[in-house]
Amino acid sequence: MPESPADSPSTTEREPAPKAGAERRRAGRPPAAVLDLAGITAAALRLISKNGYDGLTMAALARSLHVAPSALYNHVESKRDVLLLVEDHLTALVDVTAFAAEPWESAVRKWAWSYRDVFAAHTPLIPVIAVLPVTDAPQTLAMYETVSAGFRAAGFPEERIVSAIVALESFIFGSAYDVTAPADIFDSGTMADSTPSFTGAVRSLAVQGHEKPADVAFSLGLEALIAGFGALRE
Amino acid sequence: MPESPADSPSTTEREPAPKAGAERRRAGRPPAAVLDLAGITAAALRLISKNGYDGLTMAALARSLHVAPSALYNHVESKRDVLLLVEDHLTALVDVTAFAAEPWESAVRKWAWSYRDVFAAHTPLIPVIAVLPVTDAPQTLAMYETVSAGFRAAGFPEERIVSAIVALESFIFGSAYDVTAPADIFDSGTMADSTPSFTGAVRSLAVQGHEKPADVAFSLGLEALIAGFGALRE
DNA sequence: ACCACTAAATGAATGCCATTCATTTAGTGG
DNA sequence: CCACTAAATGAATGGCATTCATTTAGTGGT
Repeated sequence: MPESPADSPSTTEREPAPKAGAERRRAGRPPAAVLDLAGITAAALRLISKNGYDGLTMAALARSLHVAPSALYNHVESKRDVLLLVEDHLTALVDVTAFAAEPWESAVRKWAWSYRDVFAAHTPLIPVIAVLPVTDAPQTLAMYETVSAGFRAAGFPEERIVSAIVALESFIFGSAYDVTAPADIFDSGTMADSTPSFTGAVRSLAVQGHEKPADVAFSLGLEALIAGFGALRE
Repeated sequence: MPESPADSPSTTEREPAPKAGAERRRAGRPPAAVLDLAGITAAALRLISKNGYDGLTMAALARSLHVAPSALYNHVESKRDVLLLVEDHLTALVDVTAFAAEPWESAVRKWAWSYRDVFAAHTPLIPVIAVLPVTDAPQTLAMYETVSAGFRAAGFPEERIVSAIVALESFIFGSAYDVTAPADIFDSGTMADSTPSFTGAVRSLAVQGHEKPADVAFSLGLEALIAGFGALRE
């Protein structure tokens, strides 16, 4: 079908012109679907990285996808679903490769640091993840499979594998919050006189130096957990 | 201006009667203050324990205090302030008494379990606490003082005290979420075939028994941390 | 070739939320 | 006595997630 030679001007308004910015879509199902889960996920991540989690609203998400807010609900059931999409996407970024190639200690160390770093920038997801049935998050389940296989291969008794992973994860989630804490979080202000022990400890910490306090604490706790758990291997 | 001797019945509605429930307060400052911080805190806790954190809205809080929502803002600057009041109140419930009477290991153990138990029922506070400058929370600061004094007395090197406490706290906060997780959180559903290692580990955990999984994981991690940190003492 | 069905968009509500502001009344310090 | 401040009401405000009726387009069956 080559070309209709002479569309009367009055009927040519079908595509007023694919102008630069603002093409208005009229109501009704569009010829090709505008939205899909991957696109929604990507747009949510873009919004989060630009404006933080406060900026992630259904209205803003819709706007960034050039769509009415209600259109999103053809693809997700709720905002929580959007957070789940983001969560599962991020979990796939956690580095589990060391479990295939390195001794257990260093594999756990790499995994834990990577896990913490990924979610330190996404702490609002933590309350969602922490109570999330793994069924709902395939990438998350995949991560657990790799990690638990690593524990098993390292000689971990089977009945302790899940508990050890849960304990590590708890520590990791808690530590992710620390990363975002303000630098002066331990400034005791006018109460300093009545809290000599704590104030002294904070001061001596500050003296030490360049490493970020959150990193020092994370390293300290992680090494204790690795050492303690390593002793369980048979 | 004593009294207009004959109020026409239509104007006599000033005090319809101090009936049982619903006395309407007219606008303007009341003879005695209705609100104070302690009352707001207590009402917030009552609301939370009855309807959960979803039920804690400024409107509901005001209603439970027989006050207009805007009245709250004469005493707090924002809803976050209310959460801070609750947080500080709860922290005072954490048991730190063992630091005065018991060896370091068992004192830390008691403190950690108590801390976790208190906040397991209040996980929505965790994102608030985790980044909260201690200046804003006197009870919280008091807890830190007791704990750090206990560490110091046990021979902990001063520069490590804060890091060790932070690491323990991170683990405690993360573990508080676990307590609230649904029992079937690790059910891998239809993906079970593709995750043999993890599925097996979950099953063998279930076999074991009566203790709550969250408690087993918490105990495992806590003992590893205590053992690891205990070795730092001089 | 039609027709029922379903999918995917719009646009207009709904109800809830935290917060603000003008106003009213009551104590308080000079 | 008077100016000021504290503490309440009540009426907005703007933002939020979500729902629903409506419109349009593709699809599978006969």
